Amino acid sequence: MPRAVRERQMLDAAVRTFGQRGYRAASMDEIAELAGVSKPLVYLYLNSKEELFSACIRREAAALVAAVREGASGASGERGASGGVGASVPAADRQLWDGLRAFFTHTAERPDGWAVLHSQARTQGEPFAAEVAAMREEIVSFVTSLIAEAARSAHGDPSLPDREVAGLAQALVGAAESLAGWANVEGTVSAKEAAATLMNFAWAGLGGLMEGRRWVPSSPL
Amino acid sequence: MPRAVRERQMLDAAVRTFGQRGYRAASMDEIAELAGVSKPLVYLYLNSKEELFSACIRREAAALVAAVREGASGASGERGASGGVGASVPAADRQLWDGLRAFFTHTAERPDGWAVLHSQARTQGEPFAAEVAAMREEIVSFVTSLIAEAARSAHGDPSLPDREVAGLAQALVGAAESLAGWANVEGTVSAKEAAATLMNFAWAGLGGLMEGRRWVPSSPL
Amino acid sequence: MPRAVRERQMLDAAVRTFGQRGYRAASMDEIAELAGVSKPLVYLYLNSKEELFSACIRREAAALVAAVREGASGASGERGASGGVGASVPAADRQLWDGLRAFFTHTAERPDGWAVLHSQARTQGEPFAAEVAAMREEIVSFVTSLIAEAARSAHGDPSLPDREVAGLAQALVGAAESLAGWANVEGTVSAKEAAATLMNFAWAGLGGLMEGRRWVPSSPL
Amino acid sequence: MPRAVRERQMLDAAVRTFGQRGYRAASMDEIAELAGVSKPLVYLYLNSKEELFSACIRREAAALVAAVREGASGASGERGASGGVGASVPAADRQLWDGLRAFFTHTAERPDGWAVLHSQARTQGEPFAAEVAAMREEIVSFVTSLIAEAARSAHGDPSLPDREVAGLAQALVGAAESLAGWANVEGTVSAKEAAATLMNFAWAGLGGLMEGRRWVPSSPL
DNA sequence: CATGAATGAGATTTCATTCAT
DNA sequence: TATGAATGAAATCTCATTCAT
Repeated sequence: MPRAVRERQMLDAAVRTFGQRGYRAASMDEIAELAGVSKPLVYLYLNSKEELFSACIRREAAALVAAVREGASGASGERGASGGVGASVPAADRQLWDGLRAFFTHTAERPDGWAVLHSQARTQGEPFAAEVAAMREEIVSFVTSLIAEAARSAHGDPSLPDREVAGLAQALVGAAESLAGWANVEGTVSAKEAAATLMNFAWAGLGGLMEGRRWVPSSPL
Repeated sequence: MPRAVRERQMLDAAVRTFGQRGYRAASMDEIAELAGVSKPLVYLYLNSKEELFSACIRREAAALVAAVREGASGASGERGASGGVGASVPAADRQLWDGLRAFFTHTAERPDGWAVLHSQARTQGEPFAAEVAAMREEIVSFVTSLIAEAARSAHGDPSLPDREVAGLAQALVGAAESLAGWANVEGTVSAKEAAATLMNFAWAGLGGLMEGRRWVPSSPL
Repeated sequence: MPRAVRERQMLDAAVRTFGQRGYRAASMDEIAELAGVSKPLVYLYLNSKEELFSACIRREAAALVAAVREGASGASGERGASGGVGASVPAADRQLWDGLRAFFTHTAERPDGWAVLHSQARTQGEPFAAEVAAMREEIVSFVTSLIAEAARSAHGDPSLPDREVAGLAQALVGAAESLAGWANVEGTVSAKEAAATLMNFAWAGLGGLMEGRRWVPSSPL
Repeated sequence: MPRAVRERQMLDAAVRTFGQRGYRAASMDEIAELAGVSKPLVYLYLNSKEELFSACIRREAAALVAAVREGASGASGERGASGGVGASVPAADRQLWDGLRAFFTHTAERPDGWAVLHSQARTQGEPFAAEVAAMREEIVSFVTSLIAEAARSAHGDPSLPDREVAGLAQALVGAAESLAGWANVEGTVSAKEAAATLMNFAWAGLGGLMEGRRWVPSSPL
């Protein structure tokens, strides 16, 4: 059996085990058995538990980012609120919507992969937390650009300050992460529902903010 | 040294260790040493690693809920957007604002306690996840009632459907959780800033939603 | 509370715990709690686990030997097979019968004490095995003398060789020990039944042996 | 080194350690060292202290039963008291005699194995006591059938009641167990002597009982 | 390429035992 | 006299990791 195939089997087994048991509680024995190979082979291909975990993180992070990007740039042809620009790239709001849907669909389809990224990697200290933080940053800045673009094209001229847009992106991504884990566990919320909820808030909030609807404490401090 | 004092020392050490290392990676040896006692004493007072972790969860959850409630009902005397009612309970928007500030302040002051609740307890399976889920539910329903109240008093009659309010509360809490961990790690965002960002979104989103600003995909599927 | 009373409470608790759990599995904590005193007091009175166990063995051994001797010399007034001699000491066969009954009654009444002697002390190596072996030796020689006496008076002149009598005593005691544990566990055999069974064998065997009924291999190895 | 060999080494070491120290006092460290392997290997092959102890009991019980059966059906060619039947199966009395000799020889050769069965397993509560009780039952019923057969063929027609035969078998086995431990400890009694003593009692008692020699207390109670 | 055999190090937990009061 | 507070030492068991083949 070619090396690439064996390696994928091992990563599949590792993602599943790490996702369900956690990094520390997962044992190399269990991973090897689930992969259907002997333990020394796992070490031959992936060197150590740490490197194996890192490989899982990288693979799952890449897959998630790819899914979101692919979803956002989907060739579905529909144009967003701003109307068609005549080109092949969808409008920003449509991209946001499709990206969110892709995100929830992907995390629902690969719950263990999502658990590895969101629950496990971030709680295991430095070698791992950094890798997933980088991926998160990539998504946040992607979302930031989409929101800025949507704001510009949908609500007329007076675009929002960068700081406000960045905050919205952070909150949106945070809420999405939170909803993803919740939806996977509960099983009651579909990917589409989750995406619709978030999109509504982003949209309503965006509109409100552009109209200057802000809350300030009636007395400072 | 009296038992109560020793017990608090142990819980302090345990929260710190669990928060930084994770449940599995934390060793009873390390906790005992950090507490300045011998390992058998930890077992004498707290029975097992599981019970010790549970005790940490309960203590930190109670402290967090107390901090938020206390913050929300603070006697700072200021009235919110609805105007002063002249009585002693603050307006709902003001409660929300103060509660958020209390939340971010508390989690910033006790990063390990927050890590125990948010990062560790939720990934260690059933005995623990349930305890923190209960606390979260308590906070979510509190926020839900505040939002409903704020919507009623701030924006005129046509109140939002319960479902929409519940969704906003979920998203708000989720975003707050996400921001809290982020702020603690990065250290660049103050509690007040984080609270302002979220409050603005909630407020702007609330207004937008009441005006019926929703996003619907221009073509289904 | 006077020291003697406290000490007896401790020994009661220790015998019960050692008898049910075994020497190693019994913990000083459990013994102290069962005795209703604090652990340091147990150490103050009885110094160590070893000494406590030794004290249990001594007390139970003395009680058992006393019970058997008292039973054998009972003032019940009946005379055995050899007829009354007109004095106050019962005939040997009657003593044997009463002693066996006393033995089974005593071990049934104090199962934990018997377990300490028979099951626990003998399996815990040298300091303890010797103490119970001494007691056993005392009983065996007592039984030996009774059998010799009974043989003399009941079956006419030609007394058995000492060696044969000693063997019978050993076998009788061994069978009695075996039956005692068995009766206590099963609960189906009364002390009187057990005594009757053994007495019958001893008696029938004694008679058979005096008539020269022995088994020899038809061809020596 | 192949697994089967290692496993036997471990069982040898375990039987020796359990037999000498007792179940609780024996440590896995000591067993592993005596077997010349590391502790994890013992766990890899035998899973736990409980299972290791069970394996010891099963092995030693099987060996003991096999030794007794083999001894009893030995092809030594000699016939017992009932005269030669001309066939290959020895007479019952001869089987009893040979079985007893085999029993004492075996227990003398494997004192630790016998200690595991007789002293240790029976005092360690249910998982273990049951296993050795089953073995004992097997031997008792074997002995019962031999005694019944011997009584029939050696002493004419009027066979003893089943109850009496069962009692004799119980007493014989109990006495044998008792003598075995005693002989092993003291070292003064040879297997042949022990077997002769018991066989004589069984034989003489059998004859006496068939002649109706029983002991009854001269006055009830 | 692949594995059966093996282990050093460290985890949780228990227990006999001792002070200071 | 009596105890609450505390611990050193050792138990069972697990796991990441490596050879020899």
